[in-house]
Amino acid sequence: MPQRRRNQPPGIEHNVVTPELLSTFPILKPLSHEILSQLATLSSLRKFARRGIVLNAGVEEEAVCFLFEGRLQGVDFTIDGREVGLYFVEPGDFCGDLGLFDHGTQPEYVIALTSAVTVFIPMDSLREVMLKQPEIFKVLGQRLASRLRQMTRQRSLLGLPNISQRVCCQLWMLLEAGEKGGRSASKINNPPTHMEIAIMLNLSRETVTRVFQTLQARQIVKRDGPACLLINDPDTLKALAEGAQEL
Amino acid sequence: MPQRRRNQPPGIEHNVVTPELLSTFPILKPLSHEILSQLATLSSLRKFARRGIVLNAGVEEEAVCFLFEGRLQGVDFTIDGREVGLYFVEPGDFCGDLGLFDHGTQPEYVIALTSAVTVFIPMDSLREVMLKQPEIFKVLGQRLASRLRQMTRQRSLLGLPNISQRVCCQLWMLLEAGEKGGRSASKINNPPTHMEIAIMLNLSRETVTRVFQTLQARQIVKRDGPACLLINDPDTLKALAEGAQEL
DNA sequence: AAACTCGGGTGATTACAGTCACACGGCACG
DNA sequence: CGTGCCGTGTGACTGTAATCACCCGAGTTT
Repeated sequence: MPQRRRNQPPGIEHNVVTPELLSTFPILKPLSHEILSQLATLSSLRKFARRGIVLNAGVEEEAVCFLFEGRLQGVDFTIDGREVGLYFVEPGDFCGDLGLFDHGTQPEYVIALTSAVTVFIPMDSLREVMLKQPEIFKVLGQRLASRLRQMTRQRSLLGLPNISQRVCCQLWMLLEAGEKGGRSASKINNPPTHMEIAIMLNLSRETVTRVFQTLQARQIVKRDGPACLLINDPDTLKALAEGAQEL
Repeated sequence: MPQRRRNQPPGIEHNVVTPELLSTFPILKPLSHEILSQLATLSSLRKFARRGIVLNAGVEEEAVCFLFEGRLQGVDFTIDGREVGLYFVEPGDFCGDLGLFDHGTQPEYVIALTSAVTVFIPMDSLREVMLKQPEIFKVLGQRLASRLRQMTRQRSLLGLPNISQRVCCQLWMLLEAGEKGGRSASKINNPPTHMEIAIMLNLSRETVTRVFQTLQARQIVKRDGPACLLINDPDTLKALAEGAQEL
């Protein structure tokens, strides 16, 4: 497991959720200690192995899942069993929050891409908190909006007829997403596997591999171990993503 | 224009927005007359011709668009200019509401599929109202959630490798959407054109036409004038949509 | 009535991505 | 230590949907 934390917040070892643990999540931070304590007593710590099912589609999930460590992915399955990749969940983020708004069922599966540590907070208690704290409500609404934006972008990616452009575009988006730390690092940490990229882009794994082969041959990207993908030539990658250049 | 209203609410003829007009929209109905009056004075009535651009992508739209008459479609464009169909807006519904939550830019274009009559309510006034009226806030949140659900379903459609299945699935969803009136009418009113279906499903217009030809030959669907598509055999359509049967 | 556009319908051709089959190295695990 | 799995890499083959080119009829403008 890459980047294992050295100082684990209290609770992790004993499978107990503490208010301090909850307050490590940005969205919960503004909450008072009392509320956090109350939520903590109701919450549960759950660990998942790779490929474990975190949230089930189609059922009315009774809890929102906060990711503490590892990486999750929202996936759907077509009627004929094909996997469809929707989004990633990184530590500090959460998923399964749709039911907070409309009491509906979870629309997609969430699975663990690596082994993961999560905190499950009961949906109804969280909903209560959110209705009482407009601040939280607002932030949750913002999150929802940003997911909608992200889905829209991803959808327009799928419209691209040129396959390598699609892959480059996706790489570019991953690069942008990784840059949230501030400086524009020309690398993607823990890049998705070819298979994971493939299902996000409606491609076959082999096709993704072949595009990567070309990109590597042209020195545009370079593998740096399994946990890092170096982007040697971001400009060319961008040009390819925008269709200004053919691969 | 099909189904033109006989009794137009006051205001339409003079391009003036009245509180009564606003209250015809389900989401605004619960609002008090004072608030509606205030909103009405700030709002504007706008008409669009077919193919007119209702909302622009990428800009921070300053108003939410409520559709009174006609039909709109949310579309995006890929980098290479290809059109991508996202969703439809029917009378009584609205669009451009994302900015209410996060002050962000409009993610996609909205265009008029038919000539349309809309009411534009300034984003900031509506946001104020929404923050003061938790009831409205809640409903808006629900709407957002349901759009996210709908996008997820649509996305999983695109994952289907079998093209006719994709088309049938889309038809099935349109059928379900049209059934909101209660009884299960086996027809789709004002069905999208082949082109419109094509851009929603990442297909070419010709391919959609060919699938329709087969469906008609097999008596599964039947055109009933340009404004209606009869579904003769919903069971078979469903089977095709679910992949239980090959076309 | 001609001149449009627009939605729909069809055939021939072809590029190209999916599929299948297999190979290989790394790594976890008993 | 072998065994197996997983992620990746590659070739051969093939199905199939995009593309292009054209046609038709119905409305509309002029």
